[in-house]
Amino acid sequence: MEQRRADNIAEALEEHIFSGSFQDGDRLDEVRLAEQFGVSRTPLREAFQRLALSGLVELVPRRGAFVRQPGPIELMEMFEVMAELEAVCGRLAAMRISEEALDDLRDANAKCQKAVDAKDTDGYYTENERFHKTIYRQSGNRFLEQETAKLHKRLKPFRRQQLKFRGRMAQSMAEHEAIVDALATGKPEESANALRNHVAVQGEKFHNLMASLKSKAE
Amino acid sequence: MEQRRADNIAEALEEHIFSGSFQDGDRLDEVRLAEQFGVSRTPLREAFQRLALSGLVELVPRRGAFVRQPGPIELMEMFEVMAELEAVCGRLAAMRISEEALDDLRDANAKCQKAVDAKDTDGYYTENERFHKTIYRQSGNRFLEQETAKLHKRLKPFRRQQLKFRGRMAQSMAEHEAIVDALATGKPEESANALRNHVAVQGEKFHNLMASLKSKAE
DNA sequence: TTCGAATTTTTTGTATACAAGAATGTTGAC
DNA sequence: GTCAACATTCTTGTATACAAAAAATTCGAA
Repeated sequence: MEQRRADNIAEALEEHIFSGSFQDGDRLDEVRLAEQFGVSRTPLREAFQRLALSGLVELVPRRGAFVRQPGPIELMEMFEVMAELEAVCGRLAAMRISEEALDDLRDANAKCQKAVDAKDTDGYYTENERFHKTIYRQSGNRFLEQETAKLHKRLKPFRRQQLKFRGRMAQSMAEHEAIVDALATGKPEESANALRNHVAVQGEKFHNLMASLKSKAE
Repeated sequence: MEQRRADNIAEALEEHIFSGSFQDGDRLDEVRLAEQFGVSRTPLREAFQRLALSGLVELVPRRGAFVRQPGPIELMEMFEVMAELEAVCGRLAAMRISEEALDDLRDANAKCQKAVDAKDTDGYYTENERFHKTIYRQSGNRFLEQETAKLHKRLKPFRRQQLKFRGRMAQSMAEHEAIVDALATGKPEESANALRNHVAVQGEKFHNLMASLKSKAE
């Protein structure tokens, strides 16, 4: 891993943090990382500033940068906000969605179903993401779309864990159908509720998430 | 304005952008600003990274940093998201709020009323902020609280404009009362709707906001 | 004049140098 | 052996130096 530009460094570090290469509390050694990336400390420090604002690292003055992995509580909070943001997207989209977008959703669902049948987790994941991002876009609010996508991205590593649990893909599919129905018939509150429940981490999903957290820590 | 630390520079620049000292599209000259702040380019560039992520500045590679003031459309989108986030806070708070917090809200409202009577815009503003931040906190979700407060801060300069319009403070007060009622009686949907309508920019408020935008541009 | 190529000047991006604070290790007193 | 004061080493924060890209300017041809 050498000779990267400053623009990419933040992204590369983000990847490392997401992938779990860095544990919570780890100090990001400027000189060591500079060597690894084949750059000087300057672009690294600029990357730290970005990561600090997005909450992935904590910048302690005169001490350095420390990675901050969300704990169980913060994670639950983030998922709750995710569910609410998706609900908002759905409520707005129910009033603003286009016919083309509805077709996109149906297409994504069809491909999701194929992936489920083929037990293709990656394929399911890709189409699932397209499904959700289409709804963000159809909220008709670019700012909301971006903010929702930002949190979606941040929760990605944890959501991926979720999909591996047995039966989750099939259940998720059924929920997708209900969401499309609510959107197609222009029912704001129904769309919002369907999306909120789809994304919310409750009951069994809660236990699965906690279990995956523990296995990560080991 | 001299001898500031890097930590403060981002904040100082933010202030300048919020206050309207910088127009949309203005280039932030590294050497000129470095002189003004009495520092070298290095800490300034670190500050730029932070501002870029929060959307206040656009970083064009090999070109520099340009301030990005939200246009009318983006502003409307941000207010729509603000209304929805406050609604979410309200819905959750209705289920989770404490008696002490309810008293805080009533206290803030009382002081708001005094400020209205005294035509004390600043005083009103302070207590209004306390009112809203109490609700964010009572959502029981720290992550939601922080995200909502972040957007609240970003919209501050535009909201302040709003309050100057005649009759707005009195109407706002009445809405606050309704919000407290809904929260006190533990009605999630009613609280959410009351807060959404309170924050949403519609009808007359829309025209006022647009008018204040025009006067700023002059 | 007007346009365009070549040259100069700015400005950004990165490396390096250096000062000051934090961490670490050592020594000596008890 | 333990603890504290001092010295040393590391690390961060900032300034400066330098290379490369972009912008501005000059100059000559049509």
